[in-house]
Amino acid sequence: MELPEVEIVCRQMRKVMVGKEITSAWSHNSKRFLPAKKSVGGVISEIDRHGKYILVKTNVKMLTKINEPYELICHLGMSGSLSLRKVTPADLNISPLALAKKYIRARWFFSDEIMELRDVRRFGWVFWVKAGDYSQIPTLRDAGPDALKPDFTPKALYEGITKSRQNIKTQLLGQKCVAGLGNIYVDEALWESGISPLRTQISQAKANLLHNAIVESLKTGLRHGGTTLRDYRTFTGTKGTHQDHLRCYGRGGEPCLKCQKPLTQIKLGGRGTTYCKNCQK
DNA sequence: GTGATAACCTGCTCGC
DNA sequence: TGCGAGCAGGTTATCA
Repeated sequence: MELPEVEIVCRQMRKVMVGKEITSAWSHNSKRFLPAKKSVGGVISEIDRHGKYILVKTNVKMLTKINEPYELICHLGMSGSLSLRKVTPADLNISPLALAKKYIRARWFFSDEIMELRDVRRFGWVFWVKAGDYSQIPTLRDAGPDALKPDFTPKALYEGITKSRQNIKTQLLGQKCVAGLGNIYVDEALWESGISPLRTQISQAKANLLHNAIVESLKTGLRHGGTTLRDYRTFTGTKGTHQDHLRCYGRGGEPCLKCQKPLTQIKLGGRGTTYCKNCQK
């Protein structure tokens, strides 16, 4: 899941989750999901996001202090989704084995509702931390500016890129230059801006183009409700349609929409990468 | 410290 | 039809 998909989930959660209290919780027996159990007692005050991380801000009533702020942090990995529905009697007696068969990795109960994290590939993460303390989440702690927030500027992008000698695609995926991009939107933004994913450095002028392409690619993905290649579902269970509007990602061998020459498919940093050798220099 | 690669996990698609 | 290989919206650990 990349920024547009996570942003859509956050927007939908914001409408219905604020004010709810977590009365009990269950998790898959994996260190990736176990922190879900610690969140019992949290009253949700706000839903925020940084990059691909969903930040569920809560207040927890303590014996000695009132309203200690904690955050329930969810990362959906490559195949995760969150959903909310009414609790049924069957929900209270279901076995861990039955949950595993449905790929449910964590569950949070509210007064009469249940939120479930479904994650087929188990690449997602759940954290429970004191508000703002991201020391145990290096990718979030070290993340650059969120791609759709005001502090992500062409200058910040250029300065981030000049700090490393890695190829630009790997840098953009690393979340340090800018937070929220994944394989799809990196390929799309590099194609839009005419920059080869193999490059290690770019000029400020190219950084300006790339900045604009990143923001526009993400906003277009948002308008289409996100990209559903296989597993992605919104918080309300619908699919995105952006997969029908991709201009570069996943089109290896097909003609480039700018020059008509076939798009090249390579492996870069272990990830499938599509680009145009003719247009992207 | 930096960069490249493997590993984690499961399901789907494709070729034989 | 059945089987194995390869691949997939990501991140982290390990090694050179």
